[in-house]
Amino acid sequence: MSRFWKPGTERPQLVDDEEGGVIFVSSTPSHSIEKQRQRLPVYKYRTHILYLVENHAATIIVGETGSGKTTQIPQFLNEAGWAEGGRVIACTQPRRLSVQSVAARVAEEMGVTLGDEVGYTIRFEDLTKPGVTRIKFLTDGVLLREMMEDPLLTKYSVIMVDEAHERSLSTDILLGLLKKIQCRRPELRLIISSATIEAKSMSAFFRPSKRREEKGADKLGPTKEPAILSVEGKGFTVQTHYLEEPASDYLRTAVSTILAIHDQEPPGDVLVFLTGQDDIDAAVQLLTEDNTRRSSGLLVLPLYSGLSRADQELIFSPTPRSKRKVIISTNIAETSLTLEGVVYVVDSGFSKQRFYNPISDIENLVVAPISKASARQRAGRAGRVRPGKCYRLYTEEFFNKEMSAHGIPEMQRSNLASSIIQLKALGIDNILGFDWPAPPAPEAMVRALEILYLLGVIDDDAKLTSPVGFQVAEIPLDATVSKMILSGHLLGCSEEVITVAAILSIQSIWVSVRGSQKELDEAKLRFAAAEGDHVTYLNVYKAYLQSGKSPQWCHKNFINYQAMKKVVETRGQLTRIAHRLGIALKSCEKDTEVFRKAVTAGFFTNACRLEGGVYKTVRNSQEVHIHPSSVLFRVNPKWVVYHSLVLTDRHYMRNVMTIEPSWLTEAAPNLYQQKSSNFDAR
DNA sequence: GAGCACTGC
Repeated sequence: MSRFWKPGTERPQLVDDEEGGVIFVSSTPSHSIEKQRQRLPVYKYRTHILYLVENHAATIIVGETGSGKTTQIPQFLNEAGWAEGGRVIACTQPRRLSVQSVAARVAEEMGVTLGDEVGYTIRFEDLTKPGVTRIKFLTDGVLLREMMEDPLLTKYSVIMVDEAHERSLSTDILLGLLKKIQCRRPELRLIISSATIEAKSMSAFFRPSKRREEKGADKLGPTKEPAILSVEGKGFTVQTHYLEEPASDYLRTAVSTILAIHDQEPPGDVLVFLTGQDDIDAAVQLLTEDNTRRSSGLLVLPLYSGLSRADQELIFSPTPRSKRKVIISTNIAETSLTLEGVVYVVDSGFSKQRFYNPISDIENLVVAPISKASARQRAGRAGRVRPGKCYRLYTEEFFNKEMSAHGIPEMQRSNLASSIIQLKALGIDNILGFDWPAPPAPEAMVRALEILYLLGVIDDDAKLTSPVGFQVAEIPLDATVSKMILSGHLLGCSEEVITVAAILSIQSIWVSVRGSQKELDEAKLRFAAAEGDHVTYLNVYKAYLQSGKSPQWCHKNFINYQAMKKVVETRGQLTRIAHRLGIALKSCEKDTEVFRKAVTAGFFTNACRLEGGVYKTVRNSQEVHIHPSSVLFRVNPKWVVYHSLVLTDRHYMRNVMTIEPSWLTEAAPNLYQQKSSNFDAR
């Protein structure tokens, strides 16, 4: 393995003595970078980490922000020889942006060109050189995809799963699979980087069962017992303040807290966590309308994903002298964005969270208390530049009693269809017996299997069907959308379904402008089709191409240019995947009926009928409404299918299309022809 | 009459 010591022979101290000569074997970086590296808290654990990785199959590293674990540990491993002999050190991240920035940073520290010894892979972008790349950063989703080609991930010697405490869908699947791989590849080392609160459960997960431990008590390999190592962070202390009494109106409390900070505290920016766009806009308005002396000198900026790129970038502009920046944000600032200069955090204690109800098969978004882990994460945002303060708009009792230690893993609040397909494509058919880091509810598994069966993705034995099931597994989209693409191919409109699949995979192609709602609606009418939103999207895409993909044209028509660029990119990827599956692009031209039949073949479970002025889902008579953003809003055709349902105060169908009821029986005869009989064949 | 956040060869 390593060139420096073997388990049981040399002690870590000896390695310590040797390491001076091996740092940066591949380059001669500047002195200052090396000095900076040495100042990171993780640096003094270098020997210890290398020793643990050498001797343990899995090492859990608890590292707080600023410990340097993400950038340094892969370098330590590289210096210690884990990338010798063409092997690669992998480090996964939940987000593309972190993959790119961390890879760039590490390449800089090593003094190499990004894409050579240090590379990265994210969707649409592979900056690695086989045989040259030693350290590879990638999203956990990409690593999962790589497993479809190489189930044992043989080219990697060490896989570091970073930010595992976030418990994203793909992180959890990855952890389950990595544990399985280690049974076949005892030489593979895992490093799981996690926040304190999750370390114990991670360790328990990677601890082998008693039976297996006795059987596999091989003296040669590393011990199966996971190691845990804590590395302190570099953040400054944050003083926490709680309310003495619960707030009756948290929005007004937030506003008065901001004004009090501005009034009484030394300079420093303020970051405020609220739940959503509505509350944020309201708070911004309250502050900007407050024309008293108290609010003068405040620069109030909203931050949420629905904002245009330009508006989001305002956040990063330097604060003018004599001004205090107040950023009022959703959860986006909790993990995805780092804001420098923040000294004060105001935390509402709530966020919007997605939950999935497997009984109704509906995902909804509800305002719920955040976890203690999230509250700490939010508070930590105040201590990045100097000691800060966090004002929690709830009582200490609420923190102790109402907030759970950590959030519910995404796996336990999601529709499982995509995860199940991924596992089945890797040959794991016993879904109920899979070693999940957080087992989903049996109802959710059963519901997902039922939907996959109806789509024809799995058969009576719950195995992937051929070719449909295997093809669906190849396409990085929801099974419903993938099925739509395959049906589109059979019906002669692959071009159209791929375009619409790309558009549906992004949040919205329209610019979000609250003030000029009327103009947006008028712009929409220029493309609106009587058949509904899907056909409208085809019109928009065609017109966008005719404009020569012009940003000015987008601006004039209230279309989000950045979104359209993503659509073109996604469409390109889907076209390449389709090509590999033997699907050539073919257009149905003006025949929207075959296109709508193809959509129906993927979305028949989302069929609705107008009954006495309201829509009811065909499957379970759930009352639903057409979302006001749909071109079919107030048009109310008799039969529709929808792409997704959002639950706020009502169930709203987003992206709605008219259908003929006979198409449903064509698409899913076993579901719709004998509705009265028992279709739940699973 | 209305939109938490991520992600995918």
